[in-house]
Amino acid sequence: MQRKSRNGLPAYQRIQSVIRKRIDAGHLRPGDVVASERDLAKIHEVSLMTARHALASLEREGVVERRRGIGTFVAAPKIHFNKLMSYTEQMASRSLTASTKILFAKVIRHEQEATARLSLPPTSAIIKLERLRSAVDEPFALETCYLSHAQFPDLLSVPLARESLFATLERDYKVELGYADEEIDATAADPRIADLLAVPRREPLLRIRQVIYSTQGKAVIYVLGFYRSDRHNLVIRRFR
Amino acid sequence: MQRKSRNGLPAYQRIQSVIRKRIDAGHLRPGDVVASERDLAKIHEVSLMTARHALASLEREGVVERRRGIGTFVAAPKIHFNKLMSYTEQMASRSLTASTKILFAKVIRHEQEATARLSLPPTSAIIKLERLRSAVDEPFALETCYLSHAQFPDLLSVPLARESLFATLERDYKVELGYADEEIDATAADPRIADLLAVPRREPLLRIRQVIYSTQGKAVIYVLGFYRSDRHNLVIRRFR
DNA sequence: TAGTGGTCTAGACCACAGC
DNA sequence: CTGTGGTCTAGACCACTAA
Repeated sequence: MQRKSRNGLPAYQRIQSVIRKRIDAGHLRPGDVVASERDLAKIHEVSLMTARHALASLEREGVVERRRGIGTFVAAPKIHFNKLMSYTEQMASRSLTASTKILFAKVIRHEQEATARLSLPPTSAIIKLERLRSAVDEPFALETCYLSHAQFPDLLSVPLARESLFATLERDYKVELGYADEEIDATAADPRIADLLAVPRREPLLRIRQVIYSTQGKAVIYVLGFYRSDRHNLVIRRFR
Repeated sequence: MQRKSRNGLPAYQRIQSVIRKRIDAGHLRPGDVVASERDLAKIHEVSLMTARHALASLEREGVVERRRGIGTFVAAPKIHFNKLMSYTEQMASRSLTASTKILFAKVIRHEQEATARLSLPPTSAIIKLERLRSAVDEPFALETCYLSHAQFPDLLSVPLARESLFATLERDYKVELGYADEEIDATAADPRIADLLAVPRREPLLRIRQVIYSTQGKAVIYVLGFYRSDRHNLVIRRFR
């Protein structure tokens, strides 16, 4: 009695998708009331728990706010809190024109930090991909990705200046990305990075070390990124 | 049939608490298998959905990892991801000796940014509390908190150098803290901050603007913090 | 009082992993 | 095959909020 889905999507995700589309289309604006759990259950012909699951999960993303005894409302900001997104997806969600320049793309060995972060043997062959990210013709971030060459043997033949790395992995290699752990600190631009990002030397930059895991909990990508503080705003939400 | 709890705690939180205590006590170590949903349901005499809720929520905190078809495992210790904690609580969780020096504590007006972030009228009376945080006798962070004076009239008579601000609000003012939105960027230490934090001028620092909300969604505290990058490691987790 | 979200039941079928 | 987590049902009672 639960096989109503034309596609393979779970019911709660279909409900989320409908709500998200209404918000994107402007039919639901920040502060507006979203249909209650009971209404959603009736409308989508699902049980209360399923409608509830859809709303609870949207709340953790910061899309809606729920208040006991009152209702569920569209949240104010447009940022997707704590949401793992590729550079391509981030730019798309802000409607910015983005571009990428590949500075380095080779298979190398003896990358101690990368192999350690990816839980690989120290001498494993590693794909190193260094990309300069720009938005609106201004350099924005320098990101260096490391992946296992054994896991993605033909990755470097993909036109990664145009193709999204996330999309390639998910489409061509059937990798399901699950979550990412990030370490964030501040550092000063060294001469090379200052030059690439068009900022003065010693300029404060955000440095993010990101390990991206598959849904099976396996480390897939290690990304070391340097971000211009004046162009990048990292927004997160913490819960008590 | 659901009123088994001796105390008022929901069943799923009791289950979480039991698991957390086993991990803290060392009976469960990273990588160990946690009892399955079905086992937990039997042990605690709850339904499957309740046991499941307990585990799913622990996973979002990074306490456990769940793998379909395999089981639930204790996660590597790391940090409490995306968990809203006071400075006092953070230090305690790392077993560090912490200290706080109050640099400024007065009621003021015309704090434009603070009133805006707290959604208060621009000329509201605001409690401004500037504190230098240290650990192991080294300055660590400079945090400035802003709160509504109307909401917390007697806050400044509390010995905040010893008492935790979070604890005071939750105990004395019955405020339930719910979540916090944070904006993070990098900035250079100005002369005063450099002096206070004992770093060179222009040193890169992490700057965090944090708005803490109650469970009812009302902005309660605005915190502007500067953190020494070499002493502070911000760790977050993103989900896809 | 009526409506909302928060918790919970006692099951069910599915997809997946390991043997 | 068994056991796991992932999704789902068709309800229930509670605490809370507002009219």
